[in-house]
Amino acid sequence: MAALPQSITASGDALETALPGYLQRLNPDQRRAVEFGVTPGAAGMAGAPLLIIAGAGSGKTNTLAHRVAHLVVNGVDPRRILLLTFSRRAAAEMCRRVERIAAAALGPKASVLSEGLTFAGTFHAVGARLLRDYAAHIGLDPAFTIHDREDSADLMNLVRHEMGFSKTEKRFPAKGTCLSIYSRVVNAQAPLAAILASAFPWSVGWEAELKTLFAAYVEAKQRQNVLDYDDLLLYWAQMVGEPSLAAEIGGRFDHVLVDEYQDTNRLQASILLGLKPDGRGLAVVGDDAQSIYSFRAAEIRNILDFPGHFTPRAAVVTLDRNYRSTQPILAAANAVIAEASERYAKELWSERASVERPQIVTVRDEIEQANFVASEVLAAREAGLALKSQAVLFRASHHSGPLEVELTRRNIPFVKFGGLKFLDAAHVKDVLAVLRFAENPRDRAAGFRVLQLLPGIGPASARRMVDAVSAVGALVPALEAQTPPPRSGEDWPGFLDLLRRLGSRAAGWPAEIDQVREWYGPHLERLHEDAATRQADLVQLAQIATGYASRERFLTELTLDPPDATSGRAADPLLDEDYLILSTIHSAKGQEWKSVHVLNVVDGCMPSDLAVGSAKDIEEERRLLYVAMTRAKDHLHLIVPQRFFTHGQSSRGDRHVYASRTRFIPSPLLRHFSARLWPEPVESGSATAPSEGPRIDVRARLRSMWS
DNA sequence: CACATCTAAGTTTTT
DNA sequence: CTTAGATGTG
Repeated sequence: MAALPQSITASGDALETALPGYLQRLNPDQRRAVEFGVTPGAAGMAGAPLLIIAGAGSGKTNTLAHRVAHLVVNGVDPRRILLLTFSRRAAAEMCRRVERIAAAALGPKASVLSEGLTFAGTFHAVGARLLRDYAAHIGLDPAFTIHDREDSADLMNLVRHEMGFSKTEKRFPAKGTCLSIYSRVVNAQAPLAAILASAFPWSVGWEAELKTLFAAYVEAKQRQNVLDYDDLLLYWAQMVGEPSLAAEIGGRFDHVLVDEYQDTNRLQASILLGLKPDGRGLAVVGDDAQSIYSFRAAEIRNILDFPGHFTPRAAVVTLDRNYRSTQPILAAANAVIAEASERYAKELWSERASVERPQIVTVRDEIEQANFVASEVLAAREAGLALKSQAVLFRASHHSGPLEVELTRRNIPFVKFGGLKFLDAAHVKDVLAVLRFAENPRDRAAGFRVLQLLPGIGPASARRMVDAVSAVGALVPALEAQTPPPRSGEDWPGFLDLLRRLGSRAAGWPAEIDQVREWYGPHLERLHEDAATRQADLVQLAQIATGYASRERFLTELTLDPPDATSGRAADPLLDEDYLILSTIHSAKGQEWKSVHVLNVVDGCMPSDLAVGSAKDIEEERRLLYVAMTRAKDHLHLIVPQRFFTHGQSSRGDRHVYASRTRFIPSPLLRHFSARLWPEPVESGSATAPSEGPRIDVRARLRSMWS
């Protein structure tokens, strides 16, 4: 018996020295996750399914990247690896790391990687690619264009009007709500009635009407040869629901790896099962404690039930060593998530000792909150912490409003992630719509928008014209046959000329976008007062366009992976410039900073009072706070403003409500935090000048006596 | 039929 | 505070 441990040690040591360097840097659990099911020298022989439960900061991305690199080093063709990530940013980061690790291991041979991971991206982006490849097999025109959420809502609205639902006696759900309901039904793969009852109780009475509306919406999309986000998954799922196609497509990939599996929905799970019915070669990574996308029909049961889907069951590896945060930050985060009802039990641990507990900072209101954060961020920078290693996180995009004002006032550069996108701006959508209309003349939403840019053309004329285009099937000939309304007289020939040039593709890409900008310039001047700033956005759009190979790819990929940051700086972003990160908690997923400030840690914001419908909703809000807290490496501040000014009053009004600390940190948990009041109270008698304590707006109070 | 002006509603998180 | 719908005018 004594020989046994010794022999293990001996062979272990022998293995250790034989191991490539990149495996030596991993801890035992990570290495198990990397090596599981990989037989050296047997490329293409995929092993049993694997679930990696990777806690926050446990080196998840690194482990996944090592697994991919390990596969490649062992002879797997990178083009036969399918890597599904949550965002394109995550995919790009993964490719970068894989390349680095593999290059170190393979040396000059790493050039096999130059073609790299050709199938790495979001479910939606990969779906779009496969659909263009297999369009012929499933009766789809490969020239389809993709509608983003707003386009989809517009189309839904058009159908809603045509069916007379905008004139019902009782209010019919608005276009956005209709689309949300539809999307939810598709992604959750559940009956309409069930979705209405669970998520849209105020619309239950409209079930029959919604059903006919959705049927008409689907027909409209098909006539126009457009796909919405959900279609990319839906068509893909249908495709792999057909055994012969499933075998062909699944056979293209030896390994399928999925990141952030806790945020996939049932439709995505069905795609995976279609691709790899027996689970061989399938490896998914996630953390049930960080599931925060149920509004997108993410199904936490996907990850909880994953092992049982297969016989034999999938192997499970748990990574619970945290390399990111100090022990006190982790203790506080653990305490918050420990109150959750159901999860894979794991307690993260860290060796990073510190005496600094996370702070709960009480401030008077949102204005003081902005002041506090700005002061604190500057102080930290003076102490040697670059702005880029600090972040401010919040539940809803607009929570950062007052802070953005304060940062601008103090000349602190920042970049904001989440919330309103560059692409949502009207002028950007206009330019994109012109390109989309040229690409796919049947895309009515695009045509409808473009035509109304011309003076004298409103909804009625635009509809008549897109109808004509659909009937004729060709853009320019159909429009040439139209008599333009008198007032559009001067602009009409120029418009047709532009479409002709775009149709001929003579200028090539990206010159075409300049042609559109040139044509659009005068219209921009006419339609918007702040034409100059909007023009600057279009210059940026043209800049972005140079990064894409063709018009089709530009339109597709921009819709699927929109640039997700808006800049708070006037000048062009320079890569080496230092700036503070502002981000919604959702967009902060997977990232880390040395110092993190979380805004509005009060009931009503966290949990959001729009999300306290069910116990499930509240559990998700708890996980949201957990995600925010676990982004911090060294310093964590949770800020609690005591009162909020209500909206809908003049800027100097005094109407406000009082807020209290979030319910997710009840009193027993306070021992994990240090309490702080800001501004710090001034000791009485120590100051002769008026103190900096709370200021009151006497004039506002006097006014409010009469309002 | 297009367009200006007014009024009344809704307001999270994202591919 | 923003946007969708209603109403009125050219």
